Amino acid sequence: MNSIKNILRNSSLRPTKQRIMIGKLLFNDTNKHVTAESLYRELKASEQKISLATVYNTLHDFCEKKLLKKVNVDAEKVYFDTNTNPHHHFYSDSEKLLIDISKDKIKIHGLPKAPKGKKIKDVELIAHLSDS
Amino acid sequence: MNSIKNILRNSSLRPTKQRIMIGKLLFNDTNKHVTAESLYRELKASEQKISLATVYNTLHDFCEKKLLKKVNVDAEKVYFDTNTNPHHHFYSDSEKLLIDISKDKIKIHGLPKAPKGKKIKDVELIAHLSDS
DNA sequence: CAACAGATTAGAATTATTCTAAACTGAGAT
DNA sequence: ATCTCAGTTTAGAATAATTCTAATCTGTTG
Ligand SMILES: [Mn+2]
Ligand SMILES: [Mn+2]
Ligand SMILES: [Zn+2]
Ligand SMILES: [Zn+2]
Repeated sequence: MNSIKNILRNSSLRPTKQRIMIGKLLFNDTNKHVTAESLYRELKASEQKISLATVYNTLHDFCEKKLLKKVNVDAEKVYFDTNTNPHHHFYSDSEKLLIDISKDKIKIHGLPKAPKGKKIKDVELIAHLSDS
Repeated sequence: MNSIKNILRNSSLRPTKQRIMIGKLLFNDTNKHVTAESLYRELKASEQKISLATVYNTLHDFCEKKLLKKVNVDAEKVYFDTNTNPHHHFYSDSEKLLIDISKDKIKIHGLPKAPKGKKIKDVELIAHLSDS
């Protein structure tokens, strides 16, 4: 109920009406992959008064505070992932649908070391799905 | 010299001036990762007369004919990869730079089977780089 | 409550990309 | 070589996701 407020406070984000609305949709549910538009539609469907710009602002704020992770899998739009632990994805290009793959299911061997002056920040694996 | 023409003919693409210009830039060189804009700039830098729409058209045509592969790694823009063999990438988000990782360097174990009705078309791994 | 930094907002702007519809051109047929 | 036409190119308009602007509002702190 007010755990959302705590999440926000712990991240030095003011618990405003809009951030709480979004927080409820994102963090009460199990893991979700949303886009700015899908979240905006979900908010409007529940009679919430919010602007699209705020949805974008909030998603970006949440990302900066590591409450969300950006997923770039499709050029059309950016996905935001409530699962911030390292993990991988199936992606259905036709349905535009992301499905988590638990990190510890998968073992990756032989990754070369990063070019000098660089380090590997994150390894993401995307298994693209097609019908049949 | 006319191997580009052959590549185009073999793909049932008319060897027009514009496609040959682009083919030379893409297929004579070693593996390249370009965006529509970067390729357009490269063409204009060499005094070539071509429109941006044609660059987009040609990149898409080349993709359909499997002469190029699309890489979605950054929400900003789409990359086109002259390396059409399955392989993986380093990506430097700060420099917007893709680096190939040979497929056979890397072994991936434990990939779950695709959801029913779906199959895995392609597995791509992206190792995001940061400074230091 | 007063004050103000931080947040929200509508709408304009930006950017990559796609679309449109008219002009052009490569290649096969005559 | 010329004719013909489907395929291609093109400029510019349109689209769509996202960002920006600058005015208004609100949560928090004193
Ligand atoms: Mn886009
Ligand atoms: Mn975009
Ligand atoms: Zn996920
Ligand atoms: Zn590559």
